[in-house]
Amino acid sequence: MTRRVTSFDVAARAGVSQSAVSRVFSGASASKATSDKVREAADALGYRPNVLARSLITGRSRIIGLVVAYLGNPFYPDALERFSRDLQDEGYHTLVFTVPEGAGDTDTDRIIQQMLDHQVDGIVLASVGLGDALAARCEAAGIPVVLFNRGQIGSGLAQVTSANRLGGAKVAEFLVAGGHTRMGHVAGWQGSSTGRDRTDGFVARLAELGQDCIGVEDGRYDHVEAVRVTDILLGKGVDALFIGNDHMAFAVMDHLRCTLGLSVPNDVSIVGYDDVPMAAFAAYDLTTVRQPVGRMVKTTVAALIHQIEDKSAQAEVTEIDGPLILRGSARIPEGLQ
Amino acid sequence: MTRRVTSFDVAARAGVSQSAVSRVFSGASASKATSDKVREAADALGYRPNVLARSLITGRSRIIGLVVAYLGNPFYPDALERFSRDLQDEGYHTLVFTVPEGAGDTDTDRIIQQMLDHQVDGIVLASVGLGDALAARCEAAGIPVVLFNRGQIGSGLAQVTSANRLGGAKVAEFLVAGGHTRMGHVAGWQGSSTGRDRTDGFVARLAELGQDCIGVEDGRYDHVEAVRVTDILLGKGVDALFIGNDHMAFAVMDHLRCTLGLSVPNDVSIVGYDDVPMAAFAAYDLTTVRQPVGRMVKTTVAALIHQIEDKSAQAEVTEIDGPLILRGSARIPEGLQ
DNA sequence: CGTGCTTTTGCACACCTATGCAATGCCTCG
DNA sequence: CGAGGCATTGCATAGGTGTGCAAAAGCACG
Repeated sequence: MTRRVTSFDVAARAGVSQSAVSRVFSGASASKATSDKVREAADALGYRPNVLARSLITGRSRIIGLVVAYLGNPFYPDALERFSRDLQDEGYHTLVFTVPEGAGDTDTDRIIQQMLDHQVDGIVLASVGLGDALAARCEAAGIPVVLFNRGQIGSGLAQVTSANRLGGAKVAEFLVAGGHTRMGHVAGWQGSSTGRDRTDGFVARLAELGQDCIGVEDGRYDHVEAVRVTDILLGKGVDALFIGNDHMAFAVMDHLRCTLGLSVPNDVSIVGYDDVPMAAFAAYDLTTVRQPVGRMVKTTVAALIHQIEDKSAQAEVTEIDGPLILRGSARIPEGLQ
Repeated sequence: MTRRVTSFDVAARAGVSQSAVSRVFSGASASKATSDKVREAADALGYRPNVLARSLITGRSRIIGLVVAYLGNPFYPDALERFSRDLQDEGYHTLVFTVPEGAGDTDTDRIIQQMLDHQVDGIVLASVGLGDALAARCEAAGIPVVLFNRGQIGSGLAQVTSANRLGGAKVAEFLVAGGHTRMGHVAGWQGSSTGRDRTDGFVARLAELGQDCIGVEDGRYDHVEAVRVTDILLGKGVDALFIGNDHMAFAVMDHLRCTLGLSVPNDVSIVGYDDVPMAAFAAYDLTTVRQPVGRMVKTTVAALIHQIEDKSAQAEVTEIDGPLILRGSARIPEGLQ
């Protein structure tokens, strides 16, 4: 294993100073002549600038920390893939951290600490909250943070979500239009803004339309829990279920059809939230509110980079609207067909 | 934004030299007395060692590069999550790169180059090949590479896969025992060792059992393609299909049941490969060969760290056996029930 | 108390690049 | 031809840590 080739080596070979080499590779001004000489020498020696040294001195690592909770819900792998790609396109790289399932703020804080250690230029928190202490710490370190698919009011952090309240409302309108009268709701985790907003939007719009929600149960974004509370709602005689995300909806549909022998949508209409790729699979054919992942990710990346380049920038709060995708898991109102 | 607190600041406050601080934090020998003084001062000032500077001088970044092809197949998010967690446990971090769908060696090479720039301590390539030139370059740079779920004979690279040939053979035995006589195979991409090995094992074992494989078609790990070639095989009158991975199997099952109105397993038995979490969903209830992700990941991490710590270590080639998981998508031989 | 040994500590330098500053070269215009 | 302006270049230093080396300190023992 031979020693790395440094900018000095290149400089020596090209007959210029080390600073000249540095300038050529960092895009600063340099005459055509030296630029050519340097590049030629660099190619000959196989020189590549040392990113670590560069980061050390500039204080910018061109690395983004991405914290993601759990990838079992296919919404997140999709987002992760797009983050990685979009950031690569912007010349950034992605340092991924997973926070264990039932992790508290302590774990998250430890992870953020490690990110600070690595001098990441920015942080994306996907479906993860952030303790106030850490938020303050990032602020102090001048590291931008954007929450993805999770809000945190009063935190002063930038955030990108879909229009969750509106989405919930759309489902309410759709089910009422479909002639349903006994709606139930397997909610997304009520500890998350996302879950609460969808629930609020759904229940509020139902009320406006003069309908009652027979029952709301927290499914906690969990397969087993979702099935458990579905049984409770079935006991109340629901004829339609709005489910807090697609991932739970799949479990519920399996339970209804395969365990209980019920028909979807004839016995019960099911509407989900997310429109993960699997929702389009024929086995589920799930009617659901689309979260436009692509646009959400692009917006998040843009917001982050904006903050990185202009530290004084305001923390933006963005909601992105997504359509209700009509498929076969819920009765479709006449005239919409 | 205040200046970072450095080891000099801590040293000054603790009344020792900077080297003492360095030694305390890098675990080298230091007396109890100074160690205490240093830690106290560090806590008071909120000091954290600068990872970049440390990496610059030690040449070890404690970062692992993970290249992953596409996360649409749920096998990979699962693996990714485990990699991240296991590496975190070992004190490493994960820099994720995604290589675009139809990317050639050029793209992969560019990505690896970026990893080298970041001085990663090791590289995991999940379902991604590696050009010979780059392999040589990693070798030269002394950076260990492990292939995950992909073999590359003659590359001299370490690799971890499941026992794909054996797995294919197990499926052959199972289908024959189930009384099937007209077996077809929607193969995994024949450009990958994984796909070829499964196919070879399946076909060879069938032959040993005196059975013929009616047809083999390359599904290229792609939903659409898998469905297309399924139709071809159906035209030949198959009564059982071994499908190169679960992801394709889902698409095929949807096609058979929802589009063609066939019954699985009554009309056609379906067996997949991977045992992704979704395979256990009641809607599919897929009989499949399990790839023990957990053990595969742990083995990969262990092999990588082993090579990092002992550069002269041999590149190990590991195959991990996984059981055939019996579910409802394929006729179960009598006596096995 | 002196000697030999081990542990601890400080000094100085290395790691590799970016950048402020001053000097040099070049070009233009009067 | 000379002066002034601008682009370019080299020098030297900073960025924060780890580590070899030698000096110092601690320790045990005769």
